[in-house]
Amino acid sequence: MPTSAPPSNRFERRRAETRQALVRAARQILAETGDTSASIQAIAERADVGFGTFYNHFESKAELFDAAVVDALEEFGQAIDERLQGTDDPAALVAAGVRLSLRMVDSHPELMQVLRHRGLGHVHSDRGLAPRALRDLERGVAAGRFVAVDPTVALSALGGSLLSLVELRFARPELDADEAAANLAEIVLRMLGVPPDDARDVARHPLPDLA
Amino acid sequence: MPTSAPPSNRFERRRAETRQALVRAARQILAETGDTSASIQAIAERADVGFGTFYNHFESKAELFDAAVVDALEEFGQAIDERLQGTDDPAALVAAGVRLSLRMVDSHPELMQVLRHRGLGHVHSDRGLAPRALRDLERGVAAGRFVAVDPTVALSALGGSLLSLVELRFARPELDADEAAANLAEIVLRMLGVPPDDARDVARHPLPDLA
DNA sequence: ATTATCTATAGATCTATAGATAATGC
DNA sequence: ATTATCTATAGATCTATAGATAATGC
Repeated sequence: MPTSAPPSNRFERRRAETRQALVRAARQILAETGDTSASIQAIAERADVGFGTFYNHFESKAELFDAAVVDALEEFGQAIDERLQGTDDPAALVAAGVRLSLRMVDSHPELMQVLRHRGLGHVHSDRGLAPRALRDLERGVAAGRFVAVDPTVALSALGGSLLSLVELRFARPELDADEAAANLAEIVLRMLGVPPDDARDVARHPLPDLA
Repeated sequence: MPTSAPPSNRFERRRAETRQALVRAARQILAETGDTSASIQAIAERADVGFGTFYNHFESKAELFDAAVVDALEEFGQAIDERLQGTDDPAALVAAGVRLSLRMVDSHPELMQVLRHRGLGHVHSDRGLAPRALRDLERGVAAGRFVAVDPTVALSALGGSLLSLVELRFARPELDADEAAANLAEIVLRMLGVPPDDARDVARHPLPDLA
């Protein structure tokens, strides 16, 4: 786990690698079908790991798949966070978050497929992007950039809208994703009380490059 | 199937009943865990139907669970539709749709659990509530009640926001659902370009009673 | 010496089908 | 006569564990 203490010796590093191989396999399976009925045998084979090893790391398939979602969530949060380092304006943060997320459907399809299939249950998670989005929403309200809204409801709307558009993008690849994302960013900002002209503008600002 | 021709003779009626028993069982399972790994044996038992009978109606579990989602979707669409018969104003329709849907988490938990777990993939379905919502959105734009937005993106935002709040309500039963639903309705209307004061007002209108 | 990993396997469970039975249509 | 349903079952698959092997820590 990247968040806890880094593995000190080779033993722990190997163990972490094995675990991560299982998590990666689970992510792949989640991304491909969203269906978790693959056998532990198949998962272990895909991870290139002995069958019994599974039980050394997880007690059940559900536990593994949960870990896989958390793993994807963290990666997602970090990827977006990196690209939003320099941005301060809460409105710009929200708009860029939406647009970058949708771009990741093309650039990180495996990751986004996992969120597509499991993201809805994590819109209010205390991991990944959710706590940061919540913070930006509250900050925007405090700064008068957004009108006062229940932050929990606003986070629901933001997260749900985004996931729904991600779903749409996967289901209809012919969709102009950038255009749709800008449109969603615009109406989300309007939802948060940003004046319409302003919302239209901010939603179409050039996206920040990699930091 | 309620949409196709009604079963004419007893044979077909019995057959339809058996099929529906399987669908009901699948809905229950989807609602309880969202997990589709229950054995066909267990499903047949729950439906109080012989084991081999399953294969008489469905070729695979996936097919059954898909049918179960469609079934729930239709029931949902009809339930909301009934209660919105007399309403004409697109803004009022959207607001009441959101609020009634959230009430159904308490009044129809099984139904809403199915949507919680499988709804995201059906936000743009041509079954259930989606086509009607799309029509209301387009009508609202045509009538100048909403500002022009890409209806597909607006539908994504509407459906995703709603599902996200449904999820939140299930995850945190202590949430004041009516209050949250009114808040969501308000910001969704603002998103669609309804003037803020108007949005606040419409989102808190008394809900229509059963027709 | 300890611990992760691997292979092999017993026992349970699951799927799909075959063949018997019961109910209905004509 | 036809067709849905049921029961029984063969064969496949899956889970969880036991015991052997290999790699590292101290």
